[in-house]
Amino acid sequence: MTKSLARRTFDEDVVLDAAAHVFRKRGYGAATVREVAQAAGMLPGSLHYRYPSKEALLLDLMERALTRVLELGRAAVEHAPDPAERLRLGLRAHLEALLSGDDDFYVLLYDWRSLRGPSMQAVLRLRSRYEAFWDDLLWEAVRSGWARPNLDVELLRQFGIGAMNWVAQWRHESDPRTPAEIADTFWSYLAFGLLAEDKRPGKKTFGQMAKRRKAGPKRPAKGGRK
Amino acid sequence: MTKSLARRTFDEDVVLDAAAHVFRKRGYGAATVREVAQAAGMLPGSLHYRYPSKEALLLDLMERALTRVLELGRAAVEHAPDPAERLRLGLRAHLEALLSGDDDFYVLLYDWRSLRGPSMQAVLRLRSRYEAFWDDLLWEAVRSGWARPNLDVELLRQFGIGAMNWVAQWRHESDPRTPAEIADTFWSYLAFGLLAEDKRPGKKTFGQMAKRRKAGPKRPAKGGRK
DNA sequence: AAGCTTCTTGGTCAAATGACCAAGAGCCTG
DNA sequence: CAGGCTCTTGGTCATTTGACCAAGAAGCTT
Repeated sequence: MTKSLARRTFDEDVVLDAAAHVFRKRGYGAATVREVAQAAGMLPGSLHYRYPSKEALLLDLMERALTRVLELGRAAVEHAPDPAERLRLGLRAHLEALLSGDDDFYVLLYDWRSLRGPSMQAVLRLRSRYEAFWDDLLWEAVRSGWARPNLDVELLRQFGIGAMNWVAQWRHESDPRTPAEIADTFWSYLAFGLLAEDKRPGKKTFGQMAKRRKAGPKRPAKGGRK
Repeated sequence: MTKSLARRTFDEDVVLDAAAHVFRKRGYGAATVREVAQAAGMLPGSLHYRYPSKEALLLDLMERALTRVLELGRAAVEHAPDPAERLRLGLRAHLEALLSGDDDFYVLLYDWRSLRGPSMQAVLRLRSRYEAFWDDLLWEAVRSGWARPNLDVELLRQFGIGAMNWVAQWRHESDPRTPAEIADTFWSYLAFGLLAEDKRPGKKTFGQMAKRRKAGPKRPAKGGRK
């Protein structure tokens, strides 16, 4: 992506893997190109030959990550016709990618903000492709009648993606829950909610239930600043 | 916290506000102490007098952020007896803090990993206090019978906190949804789930439902909202 | 106003960093 | 096997960075 050499013989992935590892461990801002070069088993000069700048490295890395997660999501969902099942498989694919040990996704989560200008735009374009993938899944679920019709799909998509991405923050290698188990549990929270069976509303719409409580005392942020 | 001078006369918050702003805009790793000093309206030497290192600055910042969000959460929930309502108010408080424009919380979200050793430990201790606050709210909801008894509270807490924190990533200043509205919608997703009313399970436990999905009887969906 | 503490000034310093390059080695193709 | 690629070597270079400090200003207490 960065260079358009007629024919490149080196393995791009080795370098990107090394970069992903270093960026994840140290953070993009604190990482140095020298560290990346060393992790890739080459001298800084060689790395510079491949990537003219640190940011070019980050850009390629993020494009790889976004392309991958989208591919994995599509593949996971491909052969399931049922919208609810597709949703569940999508959650699984996302979490399995995120927790697979692939450093790319961590870097994507933490350091995408470090890109500037056109690089940022390119990543945002890819990101919205992934978001569209999820919106499609959710609309399917609504249209099929499985999900309530009165959902704010965009908000719901962010809700779910946020919950999933956060798993990268708290799950340790030693956690007994597998990614698939977490995904399935999340799916059940999303599908059924927390409410006990005997507390489910009858005819009342959910929307009213959510809104009808009067606003509590609105407390402005405390601890005056600025 | 960092220094234990007998009596300090300067306003700690001015410096931390400046640091928060710079760290948020540039990322902790890429930010420099010089930038922070300038934003605080002082020379680098003066900043060094107050904070011996960049990391000490970050530590104080994170302790302030965590202390604040916990205070805000407790205050929001304080006078509501109903567990469901307490949950909703807790969500509101969290999102209102996060989206209030206070830079602290962004820095907390993105850069807590940059701390090392004892500083990291101190932040983790505070973080688990905040997590315990949420676990209490959730357990109340379960014990009161409002929520299903077969919930993995820890997983659920991470689920919700993740969804909320992600809002910081996507919401722009111009977004018409207020933090409180987002919180209420999230609450309704959490409480009721996505499932259409006529697809709700009968007597079966949700746990079983989560594992054995099948399409229910097809009837037109009822309620709509808005 | 003396005396003490708090904080600022205006620097220094060694180390690190991102970018860069001339020369050469290695390898494929014709 | 010669020519032309691709890639590596082993550096350089101007800046930037975090940390530090001696000396003095400012403010509070008595």
